[in-house]
Order: sequence, then C-alpha cells, then structure tokens
Amino acid sequence: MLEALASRGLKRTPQRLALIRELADDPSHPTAMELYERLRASMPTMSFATVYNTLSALCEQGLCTARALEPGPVRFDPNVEPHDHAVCDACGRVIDISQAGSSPSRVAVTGFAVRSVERIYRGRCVGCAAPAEHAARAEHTTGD
Amino acid sequence: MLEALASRGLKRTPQRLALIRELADDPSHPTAMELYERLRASMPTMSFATVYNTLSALCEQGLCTARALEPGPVRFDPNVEPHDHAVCDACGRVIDISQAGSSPSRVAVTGFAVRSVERIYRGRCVGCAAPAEHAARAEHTTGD
DNA sequence: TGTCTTAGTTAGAAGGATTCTTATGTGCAA
DNA sequence: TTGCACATAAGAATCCTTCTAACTAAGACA
Repeated sequence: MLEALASRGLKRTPQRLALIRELADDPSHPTAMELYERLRASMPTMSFATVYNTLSALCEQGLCTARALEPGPVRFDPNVEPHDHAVCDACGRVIDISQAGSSPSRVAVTGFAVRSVERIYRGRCVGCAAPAEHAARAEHTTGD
Repeated sequence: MLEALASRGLKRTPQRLALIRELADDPSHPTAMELYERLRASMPTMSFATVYNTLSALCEQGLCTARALEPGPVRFDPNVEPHDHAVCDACGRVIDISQAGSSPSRVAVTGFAVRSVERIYRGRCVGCAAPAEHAARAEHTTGD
C-alpha cells in the first residue's frame, strides 16, 4: 500500500504513512472518527480534515474503499478485492468474508448491467451469538 | 400497511397516512428529504421531524426498513420481505430484486450466526447502460 | 545543500442529515 | 364530550462530512 502511494503521484507525508499503517492493519472497518482518535495519540497536531482528505485520496486511487453497510458514519475498508461482509446485529462489528466458493456467475437482473455483486450477511458474531444463542436458535435458519 | 398501523397501536394521523401512502407507492427507495418535499406539496404544515418520527416508528414496527446502500442519506424501503438490491453507479437508482432463484442456503461464515443474506448488485441500470454500453461492455463480466 | 513549486496540512467554518426538546394539537377510548 | 396519551410543529442541537484559506513541507532541480 505504501509503495502504491508513490507510483500514483501521492506524496509520502507522515500523516498519510500513519493513516495507511493504521488502516492496513485493521480488519474492523473503522470510521474516519475512529481512525482520527487513534492517530491523534501519536500525532496530536493531526487535523480531522486530513483524515478525510487522505481517505478520499486513497479511495480515489483504489487503495481502499468507503462502505455504508448500515445507517451511520461511513466505514473504510483496506481490502479492495471483491468480498462480502458479515454485520453483527448486536455489536455492529463488520467481518470480511471471502467471495470464493459461492458464485452466481449470472444474475437475473433484467436490463441491469452488473459490474460487481456483494453479499451482506446479517446476524450475530461469535462474541454476541454465544450469550444469545438459545434465543437466536429459533430464527437461526439463514433466511433464504 | 395501513391496517398494520392500528394493529400495532399506532394512531392513524393524516401525516402518517400520507407518508405511508407516499412510501408504499414508491419502489425508488426515497430518502427522508425526498418524502418530505413530496408531502409538503399536499401538507404544507408538515414538519420534517414528523417525517423522521413516522419513518422511525414504521421501521421499529417492521413496516419498512432503513437502508444504507451507499454513503449519503439513508433510504427507506417499504418492502420488508428479504430481497436484494441493484444500485446504479451512474444515477444512484436503487432497484429491488427478488431473492427467489438463487439461494445459498448455508453460508461459510465461520462462527457467525446468519439471520439473513442480502446481495447488492452494482453496475448500470437500463437507462444509464444504453448510452455507455460500448464503454461498459469491456468490464461487463459480472465480477464473480 | 538550497530554493522553488506544488501538494498537503491545519483549523475552523459551513453544510447536509438526523435527532432532540418542548409547547401545542389531536386521535381515541370511556 | 372529556381527558389522556401520543403525535406534531418548529427549531435547536448534534453528528458526519466537505470546503476554504493560510501556512507548511515534500520532492524536483540546479
């Protein structure tokens, strides 16, 4: 990700390097505010606008993606490969799911020129499923 | 939808009836602002907060759902059956897609208790695909 | 290494979306 | 019809995101 910066004509500033390091290490799909809070620990002078500027620049260059999986602030995802997401109803956690395995290669969307397909699984993550397991079991059947 | 109001203990006020009529007739997944603008034509005194209050009440009662398919304002969907969506990259239009037909009844999400699965198709709708058809043809392969 | 140019950063304001507050109004049951 | 609880209106507050302008620093080049 770092070497991609230079090859795209983006300057390697300390702020960008810190943000990229923070984002690349993080599979939790943080919001801009979460990234800002964490970065401020090591860079107290960093501006919130810089976080947005940098994230927009990265997204524009295809180095990360902005995702709105549920109402609320946008989440940023360093994984730019096509993949699915599992969203926990209870804690809001977002988990990446590889798209390998299930592949409806043609979809029945009349007249719609499909570029990509993404699945969103909703339910409960490991941590939240355990306490509510008996309650969830009743409606555990995957929906379709 | 109207009769569902009473059975759930919600009062049938003119504002709610108007909003429900507007929403139920509309497959375009309008935003709260769009609904407000349309309703104001017939109910000039209607407050924007009422639109939000009513939509929240309806969502809470399971009579509609709030969807964040892309960054920006939340869109409201009168279709509460499990279904997929096609989002146009060009005009932002959101189209409902029936889930009948493709059904990965079990998904390989380790440790995640799946309640529902939703697919989001991205690409170009009929109106937008035509003008850009030759350009789109190159990357028309559906992704997975 | 020093200077220049351009892009990036900062701080804060602005704007859009959503929620909250409070006084007032209204549907509905008795 | 009356009374009560819920709904509405209006606007403020809050949250998220983008924009602006002045300053700063990265990278290119001599």
